[in-house]
Amino acid sequence: MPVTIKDVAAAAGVSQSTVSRALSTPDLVNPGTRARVQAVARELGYQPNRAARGLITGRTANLGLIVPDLANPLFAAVVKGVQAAARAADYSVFIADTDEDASTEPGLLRALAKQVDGIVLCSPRSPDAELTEVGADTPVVLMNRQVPGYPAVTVDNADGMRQAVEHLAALGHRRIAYVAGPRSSWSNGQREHGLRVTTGALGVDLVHLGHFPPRFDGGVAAADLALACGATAVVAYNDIVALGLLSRLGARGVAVPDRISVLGCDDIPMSAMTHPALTTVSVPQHEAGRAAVAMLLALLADTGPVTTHRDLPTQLTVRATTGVAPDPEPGTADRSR
Amino acid sequence: MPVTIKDVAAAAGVSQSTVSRALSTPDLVNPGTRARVQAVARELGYQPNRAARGLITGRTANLGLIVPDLANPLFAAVVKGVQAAARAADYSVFIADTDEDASTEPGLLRALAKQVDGIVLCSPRSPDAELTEVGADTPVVLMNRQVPGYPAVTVDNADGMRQAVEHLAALGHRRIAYVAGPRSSWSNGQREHGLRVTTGALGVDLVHLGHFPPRFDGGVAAADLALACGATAVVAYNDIVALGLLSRLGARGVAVPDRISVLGCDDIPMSAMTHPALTTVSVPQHEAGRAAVAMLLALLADTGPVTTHRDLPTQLTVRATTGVAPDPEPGTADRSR
DNA sequence: GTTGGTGCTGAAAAGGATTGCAAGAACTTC
DNA sequence: GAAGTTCTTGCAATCCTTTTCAGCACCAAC
Repeated sequence: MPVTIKDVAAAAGVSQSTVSRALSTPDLVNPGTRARVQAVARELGYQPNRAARGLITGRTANLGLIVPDLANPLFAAVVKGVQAAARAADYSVFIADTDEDASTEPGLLRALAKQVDGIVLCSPRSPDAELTEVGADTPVVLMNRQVPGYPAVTVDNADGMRQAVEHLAALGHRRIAYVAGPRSSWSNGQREHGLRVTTGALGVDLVHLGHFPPRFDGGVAAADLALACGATAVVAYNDIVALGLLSRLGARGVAVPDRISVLGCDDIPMSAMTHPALTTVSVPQHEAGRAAVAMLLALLADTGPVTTHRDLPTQLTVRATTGVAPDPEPGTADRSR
Repeated sequence: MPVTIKDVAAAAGVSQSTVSRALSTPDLVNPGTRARVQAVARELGYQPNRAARGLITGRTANLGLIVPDLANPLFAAVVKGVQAAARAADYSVFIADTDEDASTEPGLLRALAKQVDGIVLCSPRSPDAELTEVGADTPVVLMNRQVPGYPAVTVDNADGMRQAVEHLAALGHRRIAYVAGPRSSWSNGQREHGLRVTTGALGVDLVHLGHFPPRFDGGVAAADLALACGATAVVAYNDIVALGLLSRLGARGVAVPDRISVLGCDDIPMSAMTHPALTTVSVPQHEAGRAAVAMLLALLADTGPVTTHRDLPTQLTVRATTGVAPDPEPGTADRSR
C-alpha cells in the first residue's frame, strides 16, 4: 500500500492542499511549514500518483516516439537522444516501431496519441495527409521530414551531399552513381536533390540507380549496376546499403577505393569497423532527438512563440573507402566534356 | 474535448455504470442494451481515459523494459519481442537503457516501478541484492539472468557452447580459445561453464582470454592474444566481439577459417553479412522477449500457479568462419595427449 | 477604529472511470 | 397467486491529486 498525500498531510499536521502546494508550488507556502512538509514527504518516501495527477491536470508526463525500425542503429541513436532529453524534464517515453511499414503508422499514431502529451515522429513514410490528421489534437514534432505548417527537426542532407560530391570531385571523380533509397523517404529526396545541384555545379556526371530497399541486400543488389555504369564512385542512400555494396564488391574482387570509391550516409557505429572503414556523411541523430524533445516540450509549455524548425548540420567523415579516381582506361578516355 | 463515458451514457440513454459494464464485462448486461451501447461508443469514438481507469483499478496497463544498450542489435530484438507481446495484450511499454552501466540500474528500476504494473529486466549487470530489493513490490521478470526465487527467461547458453565445441572438435580442432565477456554478465558465466564441460569431456584444450568489454574493440584487442596462444579456433563472447576479431585478423592477413576458425554468439543480423559470414550460436531473443512478457502477464493476472522459469533452446548456425583445423606445423606437433 | 491589503491555510469541488449495493423487473416454482 | 430466483440496471462511493474559493490573521494606512 503506497503512501498518499493524505498520509503526508496527517503526519505533518496540515491539510492535503498544503502538502500539494509545498511540493509543487513552494512559493505559496510559509517557509516553516514548507520545510516540515517536505521533510515528512521525503521521510515517508511519498511519490505523487501519476494517474491521479494526470486525471486532473490532463497531462500524462509521457511522450511518444515512433521510429521505422529499432534494429537500425541510426534510430537507436535517436531513441537515446530522445530518452535523455525526456528524462531530464521528468517525462517518460513510449516507443513504437513500425517495422518500416508505412501502413501501420496512422494506427500507432492514434493509439499513442491517447496516452501521451506529445509525439516525436521520426522518419515517417506515410503521405502528408495521414500525418496531419493526428497532428490536429496531439502536438507532433517531425524528424527527418517536413510537412508545411508542422514543427520539425531535420538534418541538412543536401549540404552533406554537397560535401560528399566536393570531396569526390577533388579526388578526380567525374562520374558518380547514387544508390537511391525508398521513394517514400523524405531524406532520400533531399539527398537526391543535393547531389543533383552539386554535381551540376561542378560538371560531374550523376547516375541514378534504384530505388533500392534501405538494407544490406539492397546494397548487394546495387553493386553490380554501379560497377557497370562507368562510375568511379558510388554514394549510397545510407551506411547499411554502403556496407552491402562493399560486401558485394569485395566478393567480386573489386578494389575499394582503388577501382571504385564508396561513400555512405548516417555514420552508424559499424561504419568505422569495416575494412576498409567507410567514408560517410555523419548526421547528428542523437542531437536531433534531443532537439525534437526540446521543441515538443516548448510547444507543450505554451509560453510564447516557439522555433518550429531546426535544421542540424551534417558533416563528411572521411575514412578509407574513398580515394583518388583511377586513371581512365584507354578507350574509355576523356569523359569530361 | 475528448468524449467521456458520460457522453456515451447520455447518447445511449443508460447510466455510466451500464456503459462501463457493456464495454469491460459484456456478460453482465442485456444483449440488446449491450449492442446499443457498443454501437454508440464506437460511433462517438469513445476511448476510456487510462488515467481514470488506472486510478481506480490501481493498474497502469504499462510495462517496463530495461536493457543494457539499445544500440546493440541483440537487444533491439528483445525490444521487438516484448513490444509485440505487450501490444497483443493491450499493454504499452516504457523502455529504458542503462548504457551498460550497472550503477544506473537500481535507480531506473525504482523510477520505472512507480509507473508500470511489471518490469522485464534484461541482462542486468547489478549484483543480486540490488535487484531483489525492487522485486519486492513490483513484479519483475529477469531475462538472461537467474536469481534464486525470481521468475526468469533464459537461453541455454551452455548447450549452445556444447554445440559449438562439438562442431569445432569434429573439424579437428584440439585447442580452443575463449574471448570472455564482462565478469558481471551471467550469460558469460554460463558460456564459460558450457565450454569447460564440453571441452573437458572431449579432451580439447581450452584457453581463457579476457575479460574483454563486449564491444568491437574488445575483439580487436583479443585477436592477437588468440593467435599467440596456439589455438586453432576462437569462440567469442558475442558476435560483436567476433566481428572485432575478424577485423583484426583480416588486417594482419590471417586467413579465416584456414589458419584459424572464429565463432560468435547471438546471431545478430550483421553476422550474416560479413565476409566470410560468421558461424555463430543463435539465441532466440525475440522469442525470449515474448516469453518474458507472457510470464509477467500471467503473474499479474494472478490466476493460479505460473511457470516461473523458461529456458529457451539455442542453435548453432554454421556459416563460413569455421573450417577444418590446419595441419599442425612441424615442431608444434602432437598436442593431443 | 474602520478599511484594504497581503499571506497562508483548509474545505470542497472537480477529473473520468469502476464497482459494491440495492432495487426493480421478469420468471420460476410450488 | 405468493414467495423466491435470476437478470438488469442505476445510485453513489471511491481512487488520489490539483485547484478554486473563502476564511482567518495580521499589518498598514487613513
